Parts: sequence; C-alpha cells; structure tokens
Amino acid sequence: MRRLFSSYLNYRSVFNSRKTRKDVKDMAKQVFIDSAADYLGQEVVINGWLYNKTHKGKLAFLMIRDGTGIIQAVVFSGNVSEELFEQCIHLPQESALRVTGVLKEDKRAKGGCELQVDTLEIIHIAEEYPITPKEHGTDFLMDHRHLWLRSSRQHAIMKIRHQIIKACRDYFDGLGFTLIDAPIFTPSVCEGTTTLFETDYFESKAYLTQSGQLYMEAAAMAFGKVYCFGPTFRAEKSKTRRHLTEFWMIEPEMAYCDLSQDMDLAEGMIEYVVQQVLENRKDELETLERDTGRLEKIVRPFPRITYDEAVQILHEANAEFKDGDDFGGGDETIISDKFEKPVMVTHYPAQVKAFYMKTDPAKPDRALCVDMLAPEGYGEIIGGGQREDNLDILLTRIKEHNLPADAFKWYLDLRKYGSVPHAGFGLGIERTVAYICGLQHIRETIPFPRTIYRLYP
RNA sequence: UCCGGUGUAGCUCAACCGGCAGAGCGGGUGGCUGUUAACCACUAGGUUGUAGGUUCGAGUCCUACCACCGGAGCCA
Repeated sequence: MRRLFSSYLNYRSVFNSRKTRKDVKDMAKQVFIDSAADYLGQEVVINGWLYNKTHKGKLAFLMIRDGTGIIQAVVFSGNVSEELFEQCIHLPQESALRVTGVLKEDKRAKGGCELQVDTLEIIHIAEEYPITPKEHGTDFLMDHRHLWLRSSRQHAIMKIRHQIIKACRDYFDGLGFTLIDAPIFTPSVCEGTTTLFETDYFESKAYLTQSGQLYMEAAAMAFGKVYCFGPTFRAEKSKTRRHLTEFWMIEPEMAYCDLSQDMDLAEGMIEYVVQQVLENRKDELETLERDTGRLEKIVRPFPRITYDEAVQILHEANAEFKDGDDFGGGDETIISDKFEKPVMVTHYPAQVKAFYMKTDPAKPDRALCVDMLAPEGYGEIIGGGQREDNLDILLTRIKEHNLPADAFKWYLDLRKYGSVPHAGFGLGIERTVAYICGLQHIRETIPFPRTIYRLYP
C-alpha cells in the first residue's frame, strides 16, 4: 500500500514536470521514511524537514522527518560543495529539505538505517525555531501548538487518536450501523443539565450542540442502528485535566435495544478499539512510554456494578460521599481503582441523570443508565442508557426538569409514531485518547484544544 | 466562581536573613570523519508580569491587578 502510494506520487511529480520516459528511469525513487528499510542500497529522494542536527568535523548529521518517521541523513564534506556543507552545518531546525542519497544499514544510526547524502536541495531556510529539543513549559508549547504538533510525542498522540476514531467507525460499520450526522446548531437544550454556548442566529438564538443523541433517537427509528461522530460544546467553566469546552463524541443509538444490549455494544467497542491500537500503533505507544501490559488486559467481559455497589466501595474506602449524589472525579478514581478493566456502573438515582433516561420499572427512583469508568483514574469515558419511550412519562420528566415542552415537540413525536425500547451511549474521544495514551492531561489529545482560557491558536 | 501555587535572558530554571542579575539549552564565531538532547573554546543576550508602597537599599517584604498552573464544583 505504501509502495503504491509513493509510486503514485512519483508518477504525479513526473507527470507534472513533463519528464520523458528515459528521465523517469534515471530519477531516484521518492520514498517515505517509514518504508525506507525496503530500499536499502538504492538511491532515493526524501522530502522532509530538519528535526535536529549535529556535526563533527567533515560530517554533518541531519535528522530529517517527513511525517511518517525520522531518519538520519549523513553529509560528508568531501561529497558536496564547500558552500553546501557550510549551509548544512548552519541550517536552522525545521528547514525544508529534499535529500537524495543511498540508503544504508548502519548500527550507529537511530533506527539502524541512514541516508548517505549525494545531493541536498534546500527548499526553505527556516527562521529560528522556537521549540528546541529541550524541555518547555505547557503554556509555551500550547501557544505554539501549530508547531508543537511536529514533535514526535505529539505526533504519536495524533496517530493514536486517528487509530481510535478509525476503530470506532470500523466497529460500528462492521455491525451494520449507518453514520447519520447530527446538527451543530440547535434551537434549544439537549439535556438541560449543562451550560451552552449561545450564538446569534439571524433574528433568534441558536446554541452549539452538547450532544447529538436526541437526533440519533430520531435516526434510529428510521435506520435501526445509527451513530454520529462530531464536535460537542460545553460552556462550563471547568478547569481540570479532564475537560475541554470543545470535544468530540461518537454516539451510537439502537432501536429495539435495552440497557444490557447497550452495555454489550459499549464493552465490545472499547475492547476492539484498545486491541486495534495495540496492534497498529506499537511504535507510538512506545514513544509515549505507555505501559501496554495494562491495555492488553482490556478484553470482554468488563465488570458491571450498580450505583449502590459503587457507593459501597466509596464507603469502604472511607471516602466523603453523600448517598444519592453523582460521583465526583475523585470518587470515580476510587471506584475504577478496584478493577483492572473499565467498569460499568448502572442504575444511578434518576434525579442526577438527564430527563430522557428511562427509569427502572422495578425501582422507579433508579435510571436504566450506564457510565463506563476507565481504569487508572481516567474517569468517565462513556455515558449512556435506555431512553424513556413512553410519551406521558416523558412529558412529566420534561415538566419536572423545567424544560420548554415546545422545543421538544419533534422529539415527543418519536413516542407517538411507533415508539419502541431503544438505547445508546456517547463516548468522549479525548478522554479515551488520554486513557489509551496514558496522558496526564486531556489538552494534548486534540490537535487544537479549546479550554476556558485558550482559544489560540 | 472558590481554594492553593507560580511569574527572573528566546526556552527551562537558580539567586540563602532584603545587600554586585546567574547557569544550562537555544543563537553567533571558531575547532574536530560517527554524532544520537554531541563535545570543546569564545561571544551576544535582562524595564525580574503590571501599578503602587515600605526601606539607606527590593527579584526577595506589603497592597491591588493581570496571566498561567493545580484542585473543587459541573460534566464526556
């Protein structure tokens, strides 16, 4: 696949420069660094940026990155002009380079393979680069997020983020789900529990969505099994390592589905996602120094406990906790520390949950809901449950929560025309990335984080 | 919003009881054919977050403000 891609690029550049067939034969092959080992002994071209450099006498060592990896290019002053060698020694970090040379195995090079440079074309000489290979503070790095993404650690996180999103989508697609996008502008509250971002919408107001769920319920009645994947906005002034004002959620919803089937789907998805990352992103997990032993244990079945059992754990740990409350971040850590795998907590008191949660017919003060708490203190990564499908009960709930009934007219229609038991959940992508990567803070899990104090870059 | 902490060179940080503003990295110049965050020598680089105050003297003490960090609440 990689070869196909690089030969495609080669074909394109040749095509664009109107080279003849003979010239093509003479030209060195353009390759990406992650496939360099396939071209040992061959003359190749690498397009990239200078990641780091050092020099010793007549040798210049250029660490070049191209987005797929990093390779050492060695320039010997005897092989190039004096002028070019001088330039190499003085090249600023992140200068853009096109390097041609022979790929050779060499134990002295990182990665065991290096490029012996024959010619080097300087595409752009960078200005003095602010991010050096030394340490920097988070605030400084976040101010330079657009450049920070080039560094190997951030690169690894984004590759794993990509893998997680791909795995989620593959999982649902493989089970016959249909992707149905939910709107970003909404006329009113979705859950009524959180603070929303308000925007001018011509002569009226609109709010940025805090969940696509209600729309997914409509879609599930049309397509059976659906999911949406999009950004979500919360205007809460949260200031913790687990919060962003803009984050991404993947939200499946299924018709003819109860709480236990919903939980089967959730644990199946997490198992698949974790195993996919372990299989395909070994190098990146190593870059992040993630303890993969803990991830390898993430296989079904996951523990399932009730809210009451979770409260019992808190009491045994002598945690300060009032029965009937929702769990705080510290409570979640105490509960999840009891288990090696993600734990699913069900049957919370109905009053701490959203209006659309179906209550347990056996215990009407409890909701048929589930929160999945990730191990190692990463907190809630999934929240979901069975939805209230009875029109009259739903109307009562809306009143109890002081929500505007007219705004929910369309939603109530779903309970008038073929209402069925249905359930779904929402997975917070960034918390999942933080957990799988083993990161201290959620802000590194998204390319350009938005927090209460950060809207730049 | 509340509680706690930090703010000194481009970056990361020192500066003891209030007494000459420092180092490493990065930048510049020079040296060396195997460096891995190289090394060696030399060199430039400062309104100590802002505004007041106390003092013979303030990076250091006091007041206010600003910015950021950590935590709480709220939540995925």
